[in-house]
Amino acid sequence: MPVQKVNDSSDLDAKVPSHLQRTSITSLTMTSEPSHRCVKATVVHKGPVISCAQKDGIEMLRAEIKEEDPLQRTAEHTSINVIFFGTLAKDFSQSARQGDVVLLADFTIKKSPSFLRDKLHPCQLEMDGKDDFVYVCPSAGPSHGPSSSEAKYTYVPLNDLKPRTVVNVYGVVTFFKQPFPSKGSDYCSTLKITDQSDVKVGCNIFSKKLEDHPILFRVGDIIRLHRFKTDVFRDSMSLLNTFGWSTVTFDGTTDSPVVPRTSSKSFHFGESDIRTVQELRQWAANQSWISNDLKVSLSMVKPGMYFDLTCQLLAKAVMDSRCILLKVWDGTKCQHPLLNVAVASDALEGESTVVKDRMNLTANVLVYDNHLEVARELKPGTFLQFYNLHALLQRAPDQQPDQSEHLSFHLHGGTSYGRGLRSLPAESPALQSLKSVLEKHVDLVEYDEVNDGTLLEIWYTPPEAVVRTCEHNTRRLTLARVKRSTPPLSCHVRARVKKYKPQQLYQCLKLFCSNCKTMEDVPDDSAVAKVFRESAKDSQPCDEQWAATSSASSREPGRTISMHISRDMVGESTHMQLIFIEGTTLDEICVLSRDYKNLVPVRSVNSRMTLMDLTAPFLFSGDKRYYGCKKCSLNTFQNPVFTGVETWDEQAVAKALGVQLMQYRLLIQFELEDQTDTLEALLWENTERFFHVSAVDASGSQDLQDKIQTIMDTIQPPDSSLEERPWLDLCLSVYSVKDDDRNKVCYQITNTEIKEE
DNA sequence: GATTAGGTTTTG
Repeated sequence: MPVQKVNDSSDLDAKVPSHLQRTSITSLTMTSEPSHRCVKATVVHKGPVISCAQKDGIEMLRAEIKEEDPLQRTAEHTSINVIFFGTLAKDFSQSARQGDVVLLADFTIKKSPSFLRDKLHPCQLEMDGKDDFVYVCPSAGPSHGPSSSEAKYTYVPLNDLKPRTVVNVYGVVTFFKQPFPSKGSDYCSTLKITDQSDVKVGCNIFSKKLEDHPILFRVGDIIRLHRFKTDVFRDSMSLLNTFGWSTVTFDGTTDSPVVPRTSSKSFHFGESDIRTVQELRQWAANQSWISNDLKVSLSMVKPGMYFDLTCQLLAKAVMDSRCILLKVWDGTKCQHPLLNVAVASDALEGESTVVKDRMNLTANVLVYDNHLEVARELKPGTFLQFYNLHALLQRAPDQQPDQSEHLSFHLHGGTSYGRGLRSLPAESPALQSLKSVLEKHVDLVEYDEVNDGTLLEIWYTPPEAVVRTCEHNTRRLTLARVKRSTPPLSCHVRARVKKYKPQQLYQCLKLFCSNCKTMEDVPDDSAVAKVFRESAKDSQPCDEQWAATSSASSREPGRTISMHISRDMVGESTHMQLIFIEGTTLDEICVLSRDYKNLVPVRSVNSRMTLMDLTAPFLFSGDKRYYGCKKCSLNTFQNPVFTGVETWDEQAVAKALGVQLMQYRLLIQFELEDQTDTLEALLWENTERFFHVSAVDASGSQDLQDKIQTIMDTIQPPDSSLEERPWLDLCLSVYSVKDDDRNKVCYQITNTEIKEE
């Protein structure tokens, strides 16, 4: 049966066959017997006709219908999804529009697959068009859509209320309490409203569900009440929610957008609502009761005052089971000295307020008793509205009686005078002026973050461990800011060392080839000793024309130790500066190197002198060993030239041998930390200046390696807590490197040195 | 189709 149309809603009722019984949507369950039931409801949403792949491409349409007769309405499940299949889907799409009233019968009741998501109704109705029964009554008026249904609500002016009737009203809120637990089973919201008639009407709303209570932020908000029962109480009219009730609230700021606030998934809201809200706003703006109470800032607070405060939460701390401390600000400076409630830093949640405290910007609010439930859930950064906050003078526990008292703030227990607090959504029009004031303090926030360390340092740590040596005076940034910055960049940070690598500091010594940029660890002695052992095995002393050789047999049979000196050098002052040595162990060359300036270990291959594998040092010079780069060293040893050098050092030796000298470098990776973030920074190009130690000297000196360890122990004392570690003023270089074709941002500590006494 | 509260004179 196709969709049938009627002209009047009452005609619909006449169409109900006698064997069918009207049923309410709310009462539908999976076990309802549908065959003798029908529902009547308004189409609040009509989807497009779609083709359902899972059902062989059959066409289907989803509509949401809502119980129309207010008498049938309860708070829950007044709407339900209806799925039309096949030709009925197309038929319904053409015949019905949003706002139309429909009468449906012979549907199938199925479990709603979307209930968890849309919370509409546990069931859905399905209609496939065979025996189904669909009547549509177009909504009144030329226009369709949401506005068409609003004609069904009439709003009674507050001076026209008659006792014991159920009404819909609009009003401006002149007083309200946040919902509080009643002595019965529900939460109770108590409010007073007024309208252009200037009559004030009290209103109580009871509901077990907090989210069903009106969302009120401040006096002057506008509220729409549907289905409230009137009665007379103490000679004036009062309102109480009754079955099918609902509330929607609006901000009262004139010229701000009219945005309905409700937890309800579906509600009537149209042009006439917008008009009504705007008219009430306009009227209320000129009323004296909506006074400047709303706009009390910290700068205006006088001792003894009760006032409403709009502010931002900076930090919080639980004081005891009946009291929570909230540290807040509104960006204005109080004229009276503000009390600072001292709290252990580990008990405080949120940012430090040290700098704002100093500037008399932080209000310490003690929140008591029933308000803890709300206060506990608040997160620092949240915007807050306090109601009936009490400013009072107090002496801090450690204050002398002759000192001036400081202003503290108490949110007393109970709900008298609407006492309470709640968070405000960041987009709330009531917050716009607060936010613009706070934005003027952006620098302060930054300053605060980095300078809290200054105080901690004065209290907890010895004098500065490092100094910056850079000339530039770039801004000091928090680590979080540094991470957000775009390289290349130089900046200053104040941070502590959380961790560093390598923990075994001798491992920070690296070999670096400036030619191919290879970096490697210094080979350990066992690897070097092995190269020596293998080179000495079964070898006959080499015999080079250019060299003068002397040999001696070692303790081990078959191993000969030979020393070679270039004939070119004989007769020159340099002749004892460079000696080639063959057939020794690592230990032996170490002993010999105490007496000879430059010893080059060599081996013999077919009687020709050859350098050892470059895993081993190519040069021993006193305490130091020098390595060559395996990749970049040229083999020019065949015809070495030893003339024209006055003083042999590692550079000259490397050049004469065709070796690419590897440099010693020190590399440490720090994990820096400040109040905002952590960041991994390398100490690399600046390491020698940082420690006042040269890498090559450190390579041969246990004393210098100990010095580096001692310095590291001062900037990150072993087993220290974070608070015990000194703050370091560091210069950071932010740069990017190509890593597998991707740009990777790196950080290096530059221009910073350890301070030496 | 009950009951709750029905602004309040606060206070650590």
